[in-house]
Amino acid sequence: MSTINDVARAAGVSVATVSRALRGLDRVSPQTRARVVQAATELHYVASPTASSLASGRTKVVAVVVPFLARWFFATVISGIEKALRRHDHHVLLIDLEGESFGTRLHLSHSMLWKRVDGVIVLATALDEQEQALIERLGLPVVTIGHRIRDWSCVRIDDKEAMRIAVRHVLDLGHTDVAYVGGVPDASADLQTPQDRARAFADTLAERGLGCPPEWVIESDWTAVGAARDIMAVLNGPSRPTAVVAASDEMALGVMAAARRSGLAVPQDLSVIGVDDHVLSEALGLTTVRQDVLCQGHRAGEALMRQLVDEAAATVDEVMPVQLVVRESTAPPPKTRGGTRVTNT
Amino acid sequence: MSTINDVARAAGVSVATVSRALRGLDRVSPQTRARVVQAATELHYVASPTASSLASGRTKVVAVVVPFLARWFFATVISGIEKALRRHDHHVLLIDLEGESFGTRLHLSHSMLWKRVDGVIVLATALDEQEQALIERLGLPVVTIGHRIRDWSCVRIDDKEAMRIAVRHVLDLGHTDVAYVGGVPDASADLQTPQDRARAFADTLAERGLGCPPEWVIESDWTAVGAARDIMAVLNGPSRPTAVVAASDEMALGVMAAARRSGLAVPQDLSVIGVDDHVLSEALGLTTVRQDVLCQGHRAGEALMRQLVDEAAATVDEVMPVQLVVRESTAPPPKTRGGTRVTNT
DNA sequence: TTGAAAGCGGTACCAA
DNA sequence: TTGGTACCGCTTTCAA
Repeated sequence: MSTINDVARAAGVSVATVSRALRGLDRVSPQTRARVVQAATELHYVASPTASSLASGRTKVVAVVVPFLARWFFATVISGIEKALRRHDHHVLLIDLEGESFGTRLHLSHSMLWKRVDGVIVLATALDEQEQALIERLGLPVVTIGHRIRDWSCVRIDDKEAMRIAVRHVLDLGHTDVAYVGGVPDASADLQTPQDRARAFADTLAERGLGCPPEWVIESDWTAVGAARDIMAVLNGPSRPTAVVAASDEMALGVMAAARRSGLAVPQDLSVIGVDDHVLSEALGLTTVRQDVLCQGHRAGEALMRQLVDEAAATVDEVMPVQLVVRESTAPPPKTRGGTRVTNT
Repeated sequence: MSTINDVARAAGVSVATVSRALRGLDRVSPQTRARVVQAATELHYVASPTASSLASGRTKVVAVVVPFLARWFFATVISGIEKALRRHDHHVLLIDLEGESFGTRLHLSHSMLWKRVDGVIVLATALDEQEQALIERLGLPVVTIGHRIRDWSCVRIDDKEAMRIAVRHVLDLGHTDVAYVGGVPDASADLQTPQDRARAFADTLAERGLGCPPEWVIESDWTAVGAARDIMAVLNGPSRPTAVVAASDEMALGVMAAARRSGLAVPQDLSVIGVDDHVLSEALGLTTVRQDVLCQGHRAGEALMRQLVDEAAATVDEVMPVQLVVRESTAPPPKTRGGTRVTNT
């Protein structure tokens, strides 16, 4: 593979000129540029990214930090980020903080970022003081998604608003006995999304003079299996809700499945609503509050690029809209309070 | 931030010695190494990856090429890869080939890889001749996942075997009228997984002297919504199958939902089985043939690292086991052929 | 065991 | 508009 020297020789100019010509800088005559470009093309020249990084101090790589990757939300956001960055000729370096064993999380370290990336995008993760200080010290521009940290740029939805919409939907249908899945587990005590959604659930009920017994507010690991397992006791309890609001679609789908297993028809006996609009929600007929996840990734990518180009670019706090999508999992409560228990297995 | 020079000065040795000491090479006296390590620690020294890459020619970065990211299978594989690589102090550079508009795909290019990565992992993508030649020319070690290319290393499952297991399961339950979702669409004509699974479906039926009318073999875009849409005609047709085999769990979940919409109970009126064991399959009670996706990522990462360390390392073709997981979506066919149409909406 | 010095392949400043 | 050249920070012979 050829180097800048080969191109310079072939074009009969200096390496400095080749560098300028190829990067589209001015102060290069059209003729010269043409000669250089042609020589470069013929030699299949591609500048070594490591060499230019070393010389220029910019890597054209952005670290995307995720708590874990194999979740629809994260994968989708990253996809959006990737597409935004590639427009600006930048790349995604993945930093998955999920530890080897469940529940553990790696610490963001100096060596993961130092001289390796030009900026950082943090997905729905609460960084501790040390990690925040690290990024600050490294002088890296940051954009967070779904979770505000310091005064860094952030792209997100209004979680409270989203939950309010979900709760109001079931209340408007006439439900008064509403359970909640997605209470804040210890592991997420520092995350805004679980907190905000749980809080908004309670507040919105209160707003209408309703309440929810504590045993109907269920903590969850935010997975479908977990939610299905945990909601069972409530569904089979002596008195049960006529609607369940889940803090995410994945949990909502778990609840739907659990309901069917308990012989409850959705939405006749039990209404279920989620938040997110997961890929599978449409097919499975789940009513939900949609957020455009791909777009959030896009926006975050663009925001970071702006900060990269212009040191002084203002940090942003973009709040993306959400929208109720009514499908087949919600309906007015059954006439007979508590619903009719049917057996279909 | 300090450089190797600062450390050398602080430790009172040359930069060469610092380099050796810190990388754990031999020919450094224990005392010297200790002094260097201490100096480095005190200065919070971390070697510049770009500088060492330029000097050594190795980047410690691996390109992971995916057709698109926001799909459970891909995200999960990548998660496995990431964990394997990070053990060896290597990183994942994401290369998402999904184009801006649906159905288009970016071309893997020189500039994406050249001097940027030490190796490549290709996920379930058929690279064209040019792309293959490019990788070969660059001399990069490769591991593919789920799709064999040339004689490159590959980690995969036996797709035919997986499908055979799925089909046999429904046949063993007594079904004879079986439809298939996941016929090979044009866009995937060059992918082995859709082909192999479709082929094995037909072969396994034939093996038992059974057949499947062409209108029961449904092409699909491999999404849940798509499958739900496309299966409708079959479910509402004059004669309908008692079981549907889907080439993936995502499609199978779509079929389950479509069945319910058509007033068919699963599994009483219709059995549904998929392949993959998607995260949501357990919660939703889908019978499936499980593959361990995370592990495949892991293995691929390890295989690549081996080839990276040892140029002469043998290429591998690891075929991972699959396993039938019977849940609640399959049962013997209804007594009355064609099933009883019930209305529950 | 240690050090000196020549790269690695560009970028960017200063002269010309 | 161009060229010369000093770095960028580390690795890696080759000598000492």
